[in-house]
Amino acid sequence: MKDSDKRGKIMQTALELFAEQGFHGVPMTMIAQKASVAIGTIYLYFTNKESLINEVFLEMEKTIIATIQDELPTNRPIRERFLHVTRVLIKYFINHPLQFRYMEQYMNSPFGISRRRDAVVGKYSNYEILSVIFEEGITHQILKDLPIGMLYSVGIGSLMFLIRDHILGFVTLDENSINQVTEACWDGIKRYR
Amino acid sequence: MKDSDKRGKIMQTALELFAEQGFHGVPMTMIAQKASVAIGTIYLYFTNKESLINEVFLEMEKTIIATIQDELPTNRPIRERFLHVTRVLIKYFINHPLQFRYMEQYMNSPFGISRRRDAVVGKYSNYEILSVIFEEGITHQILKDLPIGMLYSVGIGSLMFLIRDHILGFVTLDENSINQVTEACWDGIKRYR
Amino acid sequence: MKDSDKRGKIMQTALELFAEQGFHGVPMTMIAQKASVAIGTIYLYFTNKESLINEVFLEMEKTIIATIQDELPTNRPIRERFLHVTRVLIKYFINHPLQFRYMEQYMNSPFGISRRRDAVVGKYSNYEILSVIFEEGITHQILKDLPIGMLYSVGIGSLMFLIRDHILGFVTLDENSINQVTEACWDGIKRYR
Amino acid sequence: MKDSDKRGKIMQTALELFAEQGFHGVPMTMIAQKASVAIGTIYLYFTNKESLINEVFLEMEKTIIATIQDELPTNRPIRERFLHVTRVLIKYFINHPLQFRYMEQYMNSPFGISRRRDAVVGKYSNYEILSVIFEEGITHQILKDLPIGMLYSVGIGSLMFLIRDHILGFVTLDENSINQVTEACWDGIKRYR
DNA sequence: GATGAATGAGCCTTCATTCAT
DNA sequence: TATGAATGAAGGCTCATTCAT
Repeated sequence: MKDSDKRGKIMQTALELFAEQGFHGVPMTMIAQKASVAIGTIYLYFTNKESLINEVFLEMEKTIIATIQDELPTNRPIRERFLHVTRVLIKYFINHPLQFRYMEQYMNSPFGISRRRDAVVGKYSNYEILSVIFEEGITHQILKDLPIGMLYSVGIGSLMFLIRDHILGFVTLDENSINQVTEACWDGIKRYR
Repeated sequence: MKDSDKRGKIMQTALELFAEQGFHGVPMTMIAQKASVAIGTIYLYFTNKESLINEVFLEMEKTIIATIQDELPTNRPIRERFLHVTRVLIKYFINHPLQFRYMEQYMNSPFGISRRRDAVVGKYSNYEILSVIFEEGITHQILKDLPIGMLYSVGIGSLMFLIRDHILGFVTLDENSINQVTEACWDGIKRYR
Repeated sequence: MKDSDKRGKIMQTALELFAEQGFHGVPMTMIAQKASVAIGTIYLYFTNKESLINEVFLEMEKTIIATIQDELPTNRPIRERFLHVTRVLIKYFINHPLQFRYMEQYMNSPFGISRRRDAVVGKYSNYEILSVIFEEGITHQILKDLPIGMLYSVGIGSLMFLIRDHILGFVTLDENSINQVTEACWDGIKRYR
Repeated sequence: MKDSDKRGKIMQTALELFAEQGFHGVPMTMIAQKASVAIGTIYLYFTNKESLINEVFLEMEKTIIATIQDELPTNRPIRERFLHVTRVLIKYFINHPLQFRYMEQYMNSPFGISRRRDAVVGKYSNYEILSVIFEEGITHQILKDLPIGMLYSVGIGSLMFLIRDHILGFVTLDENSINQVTEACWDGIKRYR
């Protein structure tokens, strides 16, 4: 009597197609077809294309945040926590390249930008997890005394860049290089002794 | 040699509109209109929309590379050269936010990705300039012994991220913070003593 | 005999929605929703949308005819009977504006036109009631010797027009003006002495 | 070098199809096809379907008003003027039944209703021509002292009704019956001696 | 070179109707 | 009887591109 999970099937298919071919490159009918569903069925679960795009993102984000927070060594030193978060993030995206492509696209679209604005102001996303670490780090004079946004860029921006290169095949990340590069990021944000 | 400047007008207009509204958000007719040119005229200078997008990018890239190389303190220490390049880059994009938006979009599109592939293999772009610095830095044991691609991410990826945030208004970069953040990037890539 | 009243609820809801938003402006699902009934249930009682539209009309018509015939002063002079019928009609529609809007729409649609054809030939509707009055009036040389259809237009067409204006708020009809205007119609159809 | 008059062809075709099959019964593609024009061409001249509908109406209205005003015996008695206007109107619509069907539909649609509202308040349409006659008639105590809107209904509403019946084949109007019925309308609005 | 009217494939979305439960 | 998830044909509209002038 299961939901027959048509909704889930649609979201999964949308994720894949959008990630591979871009939001504009995928007609709704293509999603329907690949999900083995009538076009009308999609509109049964989602108001319109935009809403489908948003819902796929939201679900994805939820999963990622959960992944990061899982096993987060909450009361270990700043450094360890930072390395944990960044390494988990890298591994997650390496294992879910479609999700990474999707997020990048989403963040670069009007949807994503307004979403982002909320994230900065409000309490969403993995942004917040790092904010806590960064603030604590600044307070304890472990990290450089820079605005959070800048630490965020140095600590995370480079990794996003790197993950993209990995997925596109420009570099290859393994356990070892992940460790090295996250350490490098740490070097970037940590205060000079 | 004048091309009567219609070509240039079209490219400039395309750059602005695409940067602001995305490749898919701008019909060719809109470009024609804003450039005060007939739609047919665009197709006189550019094979199709894709080619227009590419040519705008190519020209932009040329300008940026020229800007970076200009005054590049070629025979100064690695550190100085790195800081010079990154600072020039940041300032350039802060002063040309439309170009930055354009590039980001381009890099995230099918066009950009194949383009990127060329950059890594071949000898294009600002990538090359940094490659030289990085290779030299590794050889002289000044930089971490990581694949170029990784140094590139740590050194440049974070800045790209940061510039976006600046343009979107999430952080504000001034002379001082630019210096701080480029130093932080340097800390990320430099070898431990 | 109760039909559990779902059928009635559907018809009532359909009348309201169609009158307000037009046949094309109301999806079947909207009717189902507002009638608190499953969409499938509608198709249990009505073959399809068209049939629903027709049945609503038929029931409405029945009520109107009954209203007119009720208290019809059958053996009073032609004039009195005419004034009675027209006044009852006006008042009825003023009190049931949705029914009026529905009828107008219906009459203007393919359904209504074929329906109308029957009315002329056959023995339906309020058309018949007036026909009797008109024929008698002609025979007794009280009314102008015009085809029934023309008397009908002069006697009733104007009122329909007027009721619409009243409902749309372009004129306002009260007891007094109703009397005046029905008298005017009488003047239009009555023979010169 | 003529306009090639694609625009005119589209309007003419739209008029015919809409009149025969209703606004909702005619897809834009059908108009394009019958007008031997690409679908895109319609959107070159008209913003959307609604605007096409409105423009067809506006042009039609202009023609009708011109027809009525043409040869209007401006300084003849009220009665003559009224008879002139009504007769011209009847004849016009009998000769242009599609235009009549179109107007009826239009007037019964949301477009028409708001349009109508303007007509009552403002200075549009044939409504105004009759208003002048009516007002003068009231002032000179030739017509019944009723609100203009009511005289309008009695004088014109009945005719509209009648024309419809004629077009649908329920009655047949010829020179003679047109005269009779317009006289009957005059009887309806004129004051008792 | 320059123009812009014309084209039509293709996209998003709606909604009457069905049918398994 | 009653339900409502599922269907997919069909409609309005966009926009890259062409070509006669």
